[in-house]
Amino acid sequence: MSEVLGLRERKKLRTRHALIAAALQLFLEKGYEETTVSEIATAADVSTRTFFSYFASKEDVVFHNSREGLDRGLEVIAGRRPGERAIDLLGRAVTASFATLAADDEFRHEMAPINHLVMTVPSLRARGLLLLFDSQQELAEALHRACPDELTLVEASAAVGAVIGGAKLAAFVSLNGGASPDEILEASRQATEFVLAGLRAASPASP
Amino acid sequence: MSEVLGLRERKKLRTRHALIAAALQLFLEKGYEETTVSEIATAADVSTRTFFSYFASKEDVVFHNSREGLDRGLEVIAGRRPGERAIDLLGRAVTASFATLAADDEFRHEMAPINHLVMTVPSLRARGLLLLFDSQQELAEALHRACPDELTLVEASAAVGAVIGGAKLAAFVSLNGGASPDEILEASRQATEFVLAGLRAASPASP
DNA sequence: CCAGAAAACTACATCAAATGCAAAATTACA
DNA sequence: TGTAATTTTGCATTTGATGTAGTTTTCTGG
Repeated sequence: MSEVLGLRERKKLRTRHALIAAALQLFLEKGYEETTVSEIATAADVSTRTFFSYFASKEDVVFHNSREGLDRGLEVIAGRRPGERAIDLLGRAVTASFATLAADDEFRHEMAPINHLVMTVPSLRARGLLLLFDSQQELAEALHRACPDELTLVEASAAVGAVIGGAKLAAFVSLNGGASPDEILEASRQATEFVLAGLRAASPASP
Repeated sequence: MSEVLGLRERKKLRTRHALIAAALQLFLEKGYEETTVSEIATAADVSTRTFFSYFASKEDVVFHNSREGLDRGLEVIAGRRPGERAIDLLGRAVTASFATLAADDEFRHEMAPINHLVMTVPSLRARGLLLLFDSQQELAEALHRACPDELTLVEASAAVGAVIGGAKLAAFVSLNGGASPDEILEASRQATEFVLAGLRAASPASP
């Protein structure tokens, strides 16, 4: 399972983590816009130019772990159980994604301040929404591929968009209301369930 | 209804339109990233600095009419019919928003190329998603205000997020599949109906 | 352990978006 | 017409981001 990494790879990982740690600390300490890439690089002991060979943009550091949840969801969808309905499969995928994120201790610990950062800085909010949007497309395609007879691509997109859209907005509003990380996760979970129940009821059932 | 505008106001409007026209033409002609703000300003016969007193960013020119649909939706929600259920009210608001945009001839005419531009340029996609997201919050708040006994703010957010999220992704996938403007509007409409039907079924009904 | 290949890092140079500021031009109005 | 208010403009500056060429570091095979 675990590859033996050469010195080169280990150093790259270390630099990457140093950049992430330095960036997050500075962002939380003195604000996102007030922190320059040059400062981040200096704090991580590399040149400014090197920063951009690790991250395509200053925004990307904040979303360094954005693929983890998505990949887990794709996995679940790829492993559709025989006869499982598309809506149920989607439900499992979304739940598994949440669980993956919630299980990451580091993420769980930093979730609140990072969320606050993302939600209060427009450019970060925009970047987050873009990543989420592109993720949804991947999920919709995967769902359609897994259940080609049950859902067209457009239908799968509507379903994915509805579920994630609902969860997203519920989470955000909940966050804005000063909820704790647990309460936010719970709000998303409830919204997901709510929308899923609706979709289940609306789609042409065949038990 | 129509104010008599002074010379100053008229000139400002003219400059604004000149900037929009010049920008869109250049964007479509030679690509968004390949067009500089300086070129836009020159084409509209103003200084580069002036561009930024009309639009906060290069991206904003593309979304110059983004508030029209939203405002119509907010209007509808504010005019809730006595006894009307929140879900139905939301449905009317979304439908009215679509109709408002579809009624604008200029928008209808330029919709296809502009949509293509937005969807293919990441920074524009991100900006569009941000505007849509913030709009959803306004809609959710309005919906909650209009039906405070029926929906909590979080529930209203989940509903708005689900409906618009579904419509958005369906429209995008449809667009990617090479659909015509009419087909795209139809796909959004269907997705909206689909999700609304689901929400209607899932929410604690009380006819 | 060494030499050459491959990869990563660095120090520039450059470009475009965006902002602040003060002077000049334009419009409004008494 | 003259003065106040507003807009426009040019200029400097900051910052994110990219290209490039050269140096340093790591890897690999002998």
